[in-house]
Amino acid sequence: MGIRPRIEVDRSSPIPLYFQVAEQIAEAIRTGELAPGDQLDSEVQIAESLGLSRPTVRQAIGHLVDRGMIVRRRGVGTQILPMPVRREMELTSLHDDLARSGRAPATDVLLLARVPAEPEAAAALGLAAGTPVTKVVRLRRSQGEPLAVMRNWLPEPVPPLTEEVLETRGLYEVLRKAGIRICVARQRIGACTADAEQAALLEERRGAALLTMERTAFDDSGRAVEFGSHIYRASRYSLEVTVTEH
Amino acid sequence: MGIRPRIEVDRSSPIPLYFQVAEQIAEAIRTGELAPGDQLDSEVQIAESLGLSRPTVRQAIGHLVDRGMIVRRRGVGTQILPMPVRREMELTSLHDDLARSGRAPATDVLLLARVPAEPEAAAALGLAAGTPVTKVVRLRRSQGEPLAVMRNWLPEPVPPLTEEVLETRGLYEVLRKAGIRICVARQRIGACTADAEQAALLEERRGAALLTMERTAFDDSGRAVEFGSHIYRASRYSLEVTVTEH
DNA sequence: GTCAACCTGTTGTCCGGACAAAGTGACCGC
DNA sequence: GCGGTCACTTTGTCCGGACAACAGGTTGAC
Repeated sequence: MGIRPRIEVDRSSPIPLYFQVAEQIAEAIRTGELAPGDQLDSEVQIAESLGLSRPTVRQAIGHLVDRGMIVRRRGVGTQILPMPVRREMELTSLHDDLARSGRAPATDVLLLARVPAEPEAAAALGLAAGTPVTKVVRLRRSQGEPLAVMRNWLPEPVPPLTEEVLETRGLYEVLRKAGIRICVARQRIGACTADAEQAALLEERRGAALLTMERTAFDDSGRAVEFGSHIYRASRYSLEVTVTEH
Repeated sequence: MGIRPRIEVDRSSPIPLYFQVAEQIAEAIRTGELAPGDQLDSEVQIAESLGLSRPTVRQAIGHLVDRGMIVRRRGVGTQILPMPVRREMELTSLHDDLARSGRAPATDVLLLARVPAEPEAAAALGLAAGTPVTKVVRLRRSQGEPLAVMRNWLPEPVPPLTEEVLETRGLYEVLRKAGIRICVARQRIGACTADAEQAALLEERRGAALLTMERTAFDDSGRAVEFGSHIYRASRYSLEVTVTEH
């Protein structure tokens, strides 16, 4: 009854089997080999055809359900959902998002210095106000146009962090390469209107709508390792979120 | 080494065991019995103490990891993360969010009618423009103050949906009771400034910052069952999102 | 004293099996 | 034809076990 995308698993690969399966199903959805509304083979059938156990296949499908790509119904089967038109918000920097969609990100580093933490940033990082932190202020452009002003605070000094690196790389990429593994982030999204300074930086009129996002990121030891306070031109940018239940 | 919150499981309950465990750990975090930074017992120890298998306990903890409440580290253990100050965005209506935090939600129903679908709504629902749909426009107040203007489109008629019901209940609650089970929603979040009409409704100045959210919701058969286009007063409302990796 | 090898504890992955719950459709009696 | 019952399929939950990968501490050699 169902459709079975061609999948191959490599048992000698260090990549977990469930992840290989999940990625290949996701790829089949992206390429259109699996269209919205299509019904997948049952978990048991997929497991048999791949020589895997049902829990492994189930774990793979579970990942895609969490990402909102497919839905399961007991007694019925597993079905492909309509693809979102645009990328979802993930734990990647704006830089990566833009680069992936081929929109030529560029960065002006306006500040990179060790400064006493402002009260707001200190509170988010769980530090006392005035504690020395690394502060970064960047203007992000896409295809030449200003897109966002991004302010970040880092509790620890990060040696590889230089103006030159930030001109071409996203902050999260640099942090990952420095061994800082961010695994959870809490974001608050709001809106405001541009004041004179913001308007000048973003080449908007005063009073233009801006999207604001504050983000506190944690590593796997539970420590806050980054706080960001960003403003985006609402006329050029919006955020995508997928929410799932159960 | 670790801390073990007091948990009891009821094997005769229809509620899945892993869910009982997850909820009780989450409750212990909320009440402060488990503080940020605390280390949980190992999965094996918890499983033994509850008379459950390790996969079941692991499934419970996995849910909390997905919700960004705790982090796991291989070879080390499982640790409680700092609590978010405010509720996260979930698949609940604004009404439920407000009611839960005790902020007296009220609703003015501005429109409830069967109308031809506007092109934007029709596209989101996967219908042809002009297809008859149920349209709802509501003004949501909190503690007397206007908070948001919410416009919703539903492809199917929902008999229990009346003005009286909407005055006291959230839309999602009504849909759930009508047997419509929403399990995935895609949201796009942006910002704009208030025009004269919006300003009058929301009791803001013209040009005030507004947060916009468009949401397409799907049921477990993969059909779009609701489209919403909402605007919030940015001065009174912001959205919370937790993002996790892996 | 220093450093490497080892040991232990923990989570990550994977297996095979079992039963329950829910949806679907066929069958049968009426 | 109609309605209810039953069987079947499929996902949901749970078990017990096994080994691998990783982090951290301990021990031992040099």
